[in-house]
Amino acid sequence: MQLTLQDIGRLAGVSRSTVSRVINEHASVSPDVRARVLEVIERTGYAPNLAARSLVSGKSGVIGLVIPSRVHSLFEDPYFSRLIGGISSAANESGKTLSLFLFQNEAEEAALYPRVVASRFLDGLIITATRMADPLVARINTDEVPIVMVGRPDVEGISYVDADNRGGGHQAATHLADLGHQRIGIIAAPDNTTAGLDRTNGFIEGLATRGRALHPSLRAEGDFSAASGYAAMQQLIPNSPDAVFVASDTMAIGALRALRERGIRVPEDVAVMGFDGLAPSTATTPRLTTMHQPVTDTGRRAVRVLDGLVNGTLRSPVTEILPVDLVVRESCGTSIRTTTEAPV
Amino acid sequence: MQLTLQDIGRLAGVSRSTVSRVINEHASVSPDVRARVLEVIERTGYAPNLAARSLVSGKSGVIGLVIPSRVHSLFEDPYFSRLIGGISSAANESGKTLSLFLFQNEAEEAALYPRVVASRFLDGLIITATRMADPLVARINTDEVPIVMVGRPDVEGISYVDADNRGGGHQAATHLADLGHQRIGIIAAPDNTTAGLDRTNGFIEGLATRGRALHPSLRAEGDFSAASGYAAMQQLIPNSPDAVFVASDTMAIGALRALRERGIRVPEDVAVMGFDGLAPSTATTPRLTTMHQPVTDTGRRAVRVLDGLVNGTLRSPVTEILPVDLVVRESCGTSIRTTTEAPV
DNA sequence: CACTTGTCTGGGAGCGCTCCCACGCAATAT
DNA sequence: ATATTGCGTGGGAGCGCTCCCAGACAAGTG
Repeated sequence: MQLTLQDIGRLAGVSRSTVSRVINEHASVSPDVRARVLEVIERTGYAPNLAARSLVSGKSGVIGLVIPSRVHSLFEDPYFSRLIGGISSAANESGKTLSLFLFQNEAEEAALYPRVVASRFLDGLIITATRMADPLVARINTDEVPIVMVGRPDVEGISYVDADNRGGGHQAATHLADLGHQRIGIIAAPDNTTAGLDRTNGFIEGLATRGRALHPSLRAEGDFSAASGYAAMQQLIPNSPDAVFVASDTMAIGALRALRERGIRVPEDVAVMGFDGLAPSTATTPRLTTMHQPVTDTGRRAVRVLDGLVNGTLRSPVTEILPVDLVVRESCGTSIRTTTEAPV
Repeated sequence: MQLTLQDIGRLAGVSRSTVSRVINEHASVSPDVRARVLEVIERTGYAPNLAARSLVSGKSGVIGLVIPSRVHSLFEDPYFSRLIGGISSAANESGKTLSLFLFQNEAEEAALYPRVVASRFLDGLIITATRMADPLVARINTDEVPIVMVGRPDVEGISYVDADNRGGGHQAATHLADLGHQRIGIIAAPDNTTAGLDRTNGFIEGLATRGRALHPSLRAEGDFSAASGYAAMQQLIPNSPDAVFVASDTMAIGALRALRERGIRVPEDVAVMGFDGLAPSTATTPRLTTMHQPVTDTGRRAVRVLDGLVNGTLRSPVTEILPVDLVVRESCGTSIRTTTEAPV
């Protein structure tokens, strides 16, 4: 049996309005009445019906996390687990409920709009970055639902939270160059993702500050998966790099495997550097030197920004770029030490 | 601007009741009126307000997935990613919305009940198995919200979907024994999880069918993490097993690392067998022979059972045990081949 | 003493929907 | 011809809540 405000009021000898005032802390309730009402609520375990509340208030207290179909790496990359963790914990803190929308195909994606956006089920949406020119983003953005993207979108006017991918690529390049490596290559992430693009561009810029250019034969591309990193490294090996910046740890794991299978030693023969700095980067042999990005915090910030957008304290577009930092381990042959071991 | 039934009715020249009948397919609407209404809905992109609908129907169309605080392995084990994937896809198919509840501590857990259960926000709950005698389960079960657990709970009367952990342990044992191994050990999963318990018991039973017993010195325990598998294998090495069944692939990855560091060859010196059969088991060197469990399907089934419980076609408790199967790769020294390569 | 001011409380209205009942009208039975 | 059935439709009621307005009463003011 579902209790109502009316019931609580009856039990406490007041009207439903007064109970509502107590629950919503609208002051102007005398202390003794308030205490009596709270006692009844406590005793009965009453909780307001959310549907009724959101029907009148127009707010549901639910935020949606959308992970579009293109993100096939979900099941391989710990990035998403961390991101979800961060978002979830921030949502808990601010009393929001998190709804998860994972899409396997475009049809499911298309159904999102009527089902949860137009129906006012969601107060706001967090969308993980996807390939550029995603139709999903274009479709949703036109409406009045607040949106925050995780990862820089390729269009203007949308709020987003992102790691400093460009700065990270830059730092990776200078680290490898300053270690004395000569033939520095890259296994890039896809050019049709802003993260991939930014890391690559940052890397090229970083090399430039050391008077180097990226030789085309030392550039390969993967799709964030370990298998693609493996293949990309195989492609690079004949061109004998002495250091390779891999744009994600997961790909770096594949790359290390390719090197190991050819009997090429890391870091003695080739230095390998990753990007992400999550748990798997510590489980390789040798452990990966990598650019650590604060994924959990990215998720938390996204919730915070979205909250601000929803309640009107923030005005879109909001942009937040979180710093990444160099974590030196053994895969590059450490001769300098920039930071002590960072948390995973 | 939010459109209402009234608006659609006005545009189509009918009453809100008729529009409602069209939307809910309550028949007894003349074909031409139905067509006119559908045309207006299509043109305006109208979608019914979910809050209003669930206020009157008492159903929200939202199911919750609860992953309790104890599950620290969330961010390391791909099990949860797959599970979420399966649940999400089944939820999409049946038009349900999935809400995710990840808890970092008991306080957040305790807040679940009033916020989403008592408030009628959820139609039902899927709870991932946790340690035995979990207070969360005890607290929630008393109420009328339908619940399905993923993984066998340690109490009776709760519906659940689980993999055949016991059968899998059994099969692992006979596989290793039939390969001719003599000193067969185990790195068990925690005894206070039913999955761990069932795998261990099945393993011991399997050994028994081959006239073997598990020697206590060849038994170690981990907590599902790679680090714990690493430590457990270090503990086992002095007792020179010639085969070890590791109760999860993630732990097996740690175990392999421990062996590699000691220069112990797999499978020549020690056979290693895992459990789970997800992606990481194919990325090791050598690739893991393992018991594959259908995680995605487990999630899908859980949704299906929950749906049945919610709409009354099923009566609690429902139990479903999904088969696991042996995937032979290189980590045990293959001399028999039970099944061809299984999907990850 | 009437009058204003302020605090606290109760009840009406309405959020958008579904359900139910009643009504109009055509088709069939008496 | 009137009485009965039936289908298709419109409108009232109400889900549980919040907001707003008005009333009750106590306290302060002239």
